Amino acid sequence: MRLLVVDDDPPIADLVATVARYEGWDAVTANTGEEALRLAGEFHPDIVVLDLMLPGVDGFGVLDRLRRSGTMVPVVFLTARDGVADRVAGLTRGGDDYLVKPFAVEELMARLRTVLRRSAGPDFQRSVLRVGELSMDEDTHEVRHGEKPLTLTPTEYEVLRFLMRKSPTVMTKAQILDHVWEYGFGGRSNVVELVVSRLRRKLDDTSGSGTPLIQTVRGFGYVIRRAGE
Amino acid sequence: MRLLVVDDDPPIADLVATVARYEGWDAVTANTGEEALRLAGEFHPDIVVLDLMLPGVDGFGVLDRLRRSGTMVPVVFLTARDGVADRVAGLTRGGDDYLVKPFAVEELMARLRTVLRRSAGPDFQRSVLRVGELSMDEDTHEVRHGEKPLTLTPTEYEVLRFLMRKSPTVMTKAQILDHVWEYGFGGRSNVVELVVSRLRRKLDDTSGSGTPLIQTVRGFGYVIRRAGE
DNA sequence: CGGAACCTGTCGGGAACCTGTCGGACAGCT
DNA sequence: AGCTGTCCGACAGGTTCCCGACAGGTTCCG
Repeated sequence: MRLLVVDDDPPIADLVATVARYEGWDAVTANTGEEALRLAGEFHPDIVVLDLMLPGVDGFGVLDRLRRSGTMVPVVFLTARDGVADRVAGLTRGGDDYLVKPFAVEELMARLRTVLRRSAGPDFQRSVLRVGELSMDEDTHEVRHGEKPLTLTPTEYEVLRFLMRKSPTVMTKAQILDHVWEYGFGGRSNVVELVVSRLRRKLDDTSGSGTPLIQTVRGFGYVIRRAGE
Repeated sequence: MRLLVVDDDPPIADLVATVARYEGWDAVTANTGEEALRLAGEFHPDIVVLDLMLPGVDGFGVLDRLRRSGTMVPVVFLTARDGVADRVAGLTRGGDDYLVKPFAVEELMARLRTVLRRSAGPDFQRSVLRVGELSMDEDTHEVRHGEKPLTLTPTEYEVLRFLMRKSPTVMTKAQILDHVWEYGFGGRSNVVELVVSRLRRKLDDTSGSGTPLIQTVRGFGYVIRRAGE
């Protein structure tokens, strides 16, 4: 999978590229619109992450020229919270998507995967995470424990997804914070504990089993493991 | 494996380099940002340990220039407990990682190995330590003796991991202290004996075999050896 | 037999963790 | 715009459990 990241802020571009490589993708970064267009021609990405605030040729211009040159590569836009959000909305047909800065990295990767899956064809299959009795459909956002459907808040959903993706590896609270919350969040508090606590209440009320689904590994962090392991 | 350590405090840099060499790696140290950049160019490290508090070009600057010059070498950051931790978090979502000073050397080495394993490719396999009947999965934190799973406290876990990793070499109490506890720990007491004692109780209750898993070499230290050797 | 090295029981301080509560922020609706 | 419900994170109180100081006992060796 080949990813082109376009952002004039090198740390952000690198951040995204690094995460993508960590997932096993090829990734290149561009800091200007011109560079982006050049790389698009040479690198032939399967998907593009495109910041709309660019010096010189801006994001819309880049998109325009990309499309004009006939490439239908899907694009996920990045935008600041204010302003252009409306105009972006108009662009997100055709399988594309957008994200507001600052974003959480897991969120971005999730959207990239969704967009890719959709653009692969009309007959894409659902991506469903499963760990033991738990299942999570990343398209419909349906989460069930056994037969029982659960309704989770956004934060709960993200934390649970992260733990399910990493299962059965133990994740520290710092790692969960870094991946699920927006970058730059100064969470000095016990947010993670709090969300885990709320999750447990929803998850474990369902089953009477003794061992909780999300286990605490004292001094290290949390894991989600299928029962008996 | 080639390691570049960047820290303006020579004792710290040397400490890390020494441990790495002891593990069979090539290691060089730099005490300033400029030196770090020069060495990165000459030495071509596979991984970098980078203190963020540097005189002159600071850690972020070094990282920036490294990335700008196209090198994707993974980095593990060192940082004081206060302040910059948030900014670091933003940088560590990829394969990279960070550690808060003061740290324990084994902790650092463990993270270096994890980062290297991850950046080697998406298809890395789990790292499981085995000595005889004992097995320890460093990702899931599962420790078992034969079939029986053990639950260890953080300190017990670290000491056992250290002994397993060094097995069948005898380690002195001083070495164990230096590697598992944070540097600067004033433990004049018999902490190591204490932890070993507690470990033995957990380990040996499992098997009725006569020889304890962790053996005392009187006058030298402790070893963990597979039975009968 | 005497001392050094080692083992282990106990216990208090404190770290790590859990959970209840509450107010601010935000979205949806009328 | 005003109202209402929901979500989220700050704060604080309570609980569990770790860990290292201390001390007394045991083993080993010269």
